[in-house]
Amino acid sequence: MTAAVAKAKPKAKSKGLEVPILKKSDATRQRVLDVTSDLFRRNGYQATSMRDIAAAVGMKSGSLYYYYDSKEALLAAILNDTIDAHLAILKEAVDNLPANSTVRQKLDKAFQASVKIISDSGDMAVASAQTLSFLQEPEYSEQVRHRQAYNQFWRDLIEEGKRTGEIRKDLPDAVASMAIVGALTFVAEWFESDRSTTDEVGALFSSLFIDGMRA
Amino acid sequence: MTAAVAKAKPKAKSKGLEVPILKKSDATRQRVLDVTSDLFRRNGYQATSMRDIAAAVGMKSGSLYYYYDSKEALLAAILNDTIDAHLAILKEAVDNLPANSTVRQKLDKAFQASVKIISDSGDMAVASAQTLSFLQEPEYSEQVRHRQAYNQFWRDLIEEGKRTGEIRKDLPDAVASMAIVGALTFVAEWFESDRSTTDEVGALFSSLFIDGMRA
DNA sequence: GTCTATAGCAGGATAGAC
DNA sequence: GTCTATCCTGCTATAGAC
Repeated sequence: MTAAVAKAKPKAKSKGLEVPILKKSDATRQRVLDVTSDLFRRNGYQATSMRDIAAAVGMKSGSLYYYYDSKEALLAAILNDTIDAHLAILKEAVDNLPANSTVRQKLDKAFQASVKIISDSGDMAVASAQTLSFLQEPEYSEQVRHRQAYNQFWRDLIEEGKRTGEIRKDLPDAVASMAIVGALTFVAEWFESDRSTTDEVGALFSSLFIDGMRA
Repeated sequence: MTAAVAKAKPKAKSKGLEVPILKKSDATRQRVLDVTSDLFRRNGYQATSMRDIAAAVGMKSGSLYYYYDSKEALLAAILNDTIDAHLAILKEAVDNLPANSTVRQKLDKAFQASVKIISDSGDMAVASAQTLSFLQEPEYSEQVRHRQAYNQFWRDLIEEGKRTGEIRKDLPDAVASMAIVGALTFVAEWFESDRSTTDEVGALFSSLFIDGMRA
């Protein structure tokens, strides 16, 4: 989302009144991104050809290159978008809690939000170490940083819980945060909306890990 | 491991004393399997070419087909081997506990064993839904069954814990087992032996989930 | 902006020599 | 058992018409 918008040149028509800048090109670029994200998630990066993407969007493969320079650029854009948006939502959800909220409440909120994003958008499934490795520098390192920021979010909450006494002090937060991120990542692979709701899953994850880490 | 051995014809030399059946062909076949498993895990199935595998084994790509009919056959063999062996070890570890062991003790043992296998062999990382989808029938369905058996192992332990009163009855075991399997699967992606031992990670996982599920 | 056509390359698999 | 040589297919990406 953000990447596409950021790239749009903010040049308005040279004459006449200001109109919402929403050129057809931008809308299509976003469609390409959404469709591609879905295919990468379901079939993997390598197993998805530019022809597959073009067919799903409803155009021919050559036309894709009008929007993105390469398949790799498409991947980078998707990874940027999804992880950024995901982390932003988590942070906002936690920040919007009352100032005197407990870490338990923050974790609860974060689990709910994260499970919801992953279940709805299938986010994260694209971001395995294997998929990341298709990127070249500097995109690769940038993505690694984004991933670390996501992991750090959970680590920070754990550390905060140790300070408030809600989480036991001997818990290795590097490992515990990986357990959390692993369980969350996997949700994209098994979640089926007809078997359980994201709220149910979020609530269970929340209780599972919070009780498991409790002092 | 098992697949290769199972396929070896049990024909001994027609004359002379019995010798350990360990033909060069079998040893090489096993080497191919090990090397390929490692490459698939690190780089993914699609990103690994038969030429890559051959080079890593120390032969030319054409020679690989003496051992396996196709790249897909190689994948099926690996998936069979790793999941079967993994589950067998888990079951044995739990079955060998004293008859009056608690579910807590069983879970503890299972976590320790599972983390160790995954950390040492990188097992599971190959077995994502994406990778599985490269198999055709009947191999695909067979693999899905194997995966389900693995998941069921954890589910069974959880259900047993409910019966003994060690695990709270309102815990949805389908979701809880997925949280466990997800966290375990992810270990293959972040574990580094110079930062923590498999025993440490196993112990943490064990305490995390056991406390999290406790009644 | 989208198309057709195609260059250029890499991958899986096979055949047959040794 | 391993090699060389090669077929065939499918892929990414480009060029230029419309």
